[in-house]
This record gives sequence, structure tokens and C-alpha cells, in this order.
Amino acid sequence: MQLPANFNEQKKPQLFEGLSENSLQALLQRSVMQDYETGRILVQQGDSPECVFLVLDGSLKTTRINEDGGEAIIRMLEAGDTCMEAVLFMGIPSPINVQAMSAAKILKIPDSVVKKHILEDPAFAVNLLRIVSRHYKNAMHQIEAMNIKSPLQRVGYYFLLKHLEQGHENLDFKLPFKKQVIANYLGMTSETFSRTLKQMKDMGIKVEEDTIKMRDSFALCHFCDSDTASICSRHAREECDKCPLH
Amino acid sequence: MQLPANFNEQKKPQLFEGLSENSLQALLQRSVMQDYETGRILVQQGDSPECVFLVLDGSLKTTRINEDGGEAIIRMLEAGDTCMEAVLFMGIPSPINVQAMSAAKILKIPDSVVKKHILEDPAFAVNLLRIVSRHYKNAMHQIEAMNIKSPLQRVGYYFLLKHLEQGHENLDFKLPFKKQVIANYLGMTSETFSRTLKQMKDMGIKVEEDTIKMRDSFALCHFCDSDTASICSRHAREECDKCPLH
DNA sequence: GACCGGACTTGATTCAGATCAAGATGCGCT
DNA sequence: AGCGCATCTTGATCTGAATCAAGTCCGGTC
Repeated sequence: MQLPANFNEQKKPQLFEGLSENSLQALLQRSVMQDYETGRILVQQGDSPECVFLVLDGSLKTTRINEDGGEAIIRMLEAGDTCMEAVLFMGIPSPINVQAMSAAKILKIPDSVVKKHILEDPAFAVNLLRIVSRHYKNAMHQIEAMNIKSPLQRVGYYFLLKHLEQGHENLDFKLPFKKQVIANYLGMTSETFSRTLKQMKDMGIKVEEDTIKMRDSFALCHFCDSDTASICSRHAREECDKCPLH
Repeated sequence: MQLPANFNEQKKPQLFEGLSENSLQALLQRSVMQDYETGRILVQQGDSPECVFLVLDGSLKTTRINEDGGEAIIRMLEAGDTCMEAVLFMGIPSPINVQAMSAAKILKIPDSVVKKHILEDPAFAVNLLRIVSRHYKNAMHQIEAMNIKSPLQRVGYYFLLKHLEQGHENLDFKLPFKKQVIANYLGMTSETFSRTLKQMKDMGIKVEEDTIKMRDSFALCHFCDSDTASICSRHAREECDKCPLH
């Protein structure tokens, strides 16, 4: 298995965090790298899960489709993200589709390799637990969002997460996916998403093309909640008093 | 730690499945059993997670509450179910509340014990992975439900799962929770839930008090989807042809 | 038995977001 | 540049679930 040249320069994927060199090599030797073109379907609902996908480059989405043809986006993955780990342990045919949203370079780790490796390296098991738990957390947020939040709050919360990902210094960020896709992920139509973006202008959040520009780094504080606050670098610091929440 | 007398007669909780007697005892010795009265709050959003809860008797719910006071029910647990396992691996303050919906007998396994035990017994790690993955699967269903399905479909799907849990022989089943609670779990008001139940009468599904009576075991097939079909005992059998889906 | 309170049902009204339909904008293409 | 296509925006209408407001039913209590 030949990894891309820049593999070690990138942020290490959570899947490999804290693994010994031996352990990592054992995994990589039994894995395959593959390129996929935009739109290519890697897994379909009902397929039996065969491997874990680690995104090296490009983006994937995981979705569910119902009889009426409606599609619900479960996750949108970028480089470093993995999918299908959870499905491996569900003991059922895949409940999700996996599809490339752009040209993508993917590392495939076979089912059997993953399951064996867990027994041999507890650190790997813990990584998997962390990853699946994080997915679960995000899923809970999504559920809450649909149950409780207005479209404005959903979009705001999504932006807040994106903003926190890159630190308070950057007042601008680019939408990582097409607006249609984000809208669906947030459980609304693209029309509603579009209208919501206009609403946000009054709150100091300008949208130019696919770039979001915040008036100041507190503009999104309205959308913070208790467990997001805990990952905010300003959390419990005196600056946090500037939050409109206080 | 003194387990209740009937512990071994009950269905073994998934958390303990396939563990050696030694491994199980090691866990139990470091755990505590505790009784809680109805309505008692075991964990609040923002608390740091301290232990895994295994329900021995009674019922719990896990919820999220937002600033407006709205409550979204994430899960409803009965005997044999566990919660907080996933939270332990999120590395953040608890994003959920845990509250007793009835008088409940709970086994508490401390955080540190769980984390240490994973490193010692891979079978335990696999159990945890399975459990968290199942939660994640259910969460995905909930997301899909809200994104795509009408209230009728949501209720139908919920009933289908309940029906499958107890096999096709039983055409009746009791609602395990108050209607209000189920309605919230399904992301609708109790009024809408009530109206939806009336709609279902036309489909051969009668509701008397808190008992659901199906005209025949195919009445709920409308609500089946690909990954639920895979757990239906009739799946891929000739009987399945009677499904209205075919 | 009469009173009370909680859970549920039923009806009338409202409103947010979906849907439908029409433009605007941008972009690769020959 | 000019065409064609996809994405996005904007506006008008519609619809279905939330909300508000009574009413019913039941179980517990004195």
C-alpha cells in the first residue's frame, strides 16, 4: 500500500491517533488505496459492509434514501474522516449509502482487518469508540436541531462549528460543500437555506458567494449551547463575558 | 455489589454478552447498584460523565434541553439497556440529561473501571462498540424520520419496530411509555400523535387505551424499509410476498 | 358518591416552511 | 463572445403540523 507523499504532513486522522508505528503499519499493509470520480457510489443501502473508508482527499457523503426517493444526508466527510466503522458493528446490511461528492482518494481497510486489529491493539479499539461516539454526538445534535431549532438556529449552529474549527482569528470561512447539500444536511430546502442566509445579514454575518464573513468573532455566539461552549477556546475565560449570552 | 436475585434469569444485557465469568465479576465488583424514584435526574447536561448506567429495572430517558426550555428525547431505556457509554468517549461534558421515567434500579459502572476494562478485555471493547454503533443506527433512523417521513410514517415505523421485537404471532402490543413521551420522541406534539393514531384505523391498526391491535401481521408492512426488512423473521421467505410492498 | 387533576382527544386557527414557478448569476464549452 | 447548463435566489401560494382552547375520560382521594 503506497500512501500519498504528503500523508505524514497532513493532520493525522483520528483513526490512527496514538497508534504505535508497528500497529499502524500492520493496518496499512492490509489496506488498499483507491480513487473515485465525482458521484461514484461506494456503498449502497443493503450492501453488506466490507471495509472502513478513510478519506485521504476529496469529499464523501453518507445518506439514507426512502421509497419516495427522498434523500437524507447523514454526514459529509472531508480529508481525515472515516465512515462505515459503525456499520461494521451493527451486524446488519448497510443502512447507508456512501457517495463521492468530488473526485476522492480513499483508503479502504477491510472489515476483517479492522475486527482482528481491535483484539490486538486496544488503542485502536479506543480510537474506534471515540469516532463512533463522536458520530453519535453529532447525530444527537442533528436530532435536537430538527426537534427544537428554527432554520436560523440550525444554520447558525452549523456556522458556529465551522468557525470554531478554524479558531477565532479567522472571521471568514468558506462553505465546504454546495449550498444544496448543506441545506439538506440541515433538514431544509435550498430555498429556505437561501432565505435564512439573508436573515443572518442583520446579525453581522455576510454571505458572498460561498464565503461567510463575520462582522466580529462574537457574531455567532447567539447560537452557542452548553456543550459547544466547552470546545470554544474562550470558554471560561474573561473574554467570554463579551458573549451576547452573558 | 449484590445483584438482584433474578439477574441471571433475565436476558443478559448486551454490555455483558460473551464476557468470561472472571471479566464479568471484575466489572461487577467495582460497580454500585442504586435505586431512583420517578422523575429523579441522574445526569444533567454539562456534568462530566462519571459512570455507565445499566437499567436493571424500570425506565430512563435521555434528553437534550435548549435555552427555550424545549426538550428533545434522544432515547428511552428499559431493563437491559445502558446509557452514557458513548458520552464517556466524547471527551466533553455530558451533552445529555438522564432522568428516571419510573422507579428504577440501576447498576452504575464507574468511568475509570470501564476505560481500564477495555484495555484488559477486548470482548468488552467490542460490546461497547456494538452498543454505541446501535445507538448511532437508531439516531440515523430518527434523523431520516424527521427529514423525510410524515408523522404517519414515523408512528408506523415505530410500531413496526415494536411489533418485530415480539414476533409476528402477537397482533397486539402495549405502548411502553406515555403517549406524550412517545410523541416527543417521534418529534411531534401529543395532539398530532393522537390524530395520527386515528388515521391508522383505516389501515387496520386499532388503538384501545395504550394497546395497539393489528388486524393482521402485515398491517405494518407499509412502513418497512430495507434495513428493517433484514431483521424481519419473514425476510426473504415466501411469506414476505404477502407484504403489500410486493 | 362527588370532587379533583392528569392524560388524552377533538376542534378551530395560525403560521412557518415546502412547493411551485420564474428569474438571476455564474461557469465551462465550442 | 455567446450558448447551455447548473446553482442559486426571489416571489407567490399552499399545506400540514403547531398552537390555542375546550371538552372527555379515567383513577385516585376524601
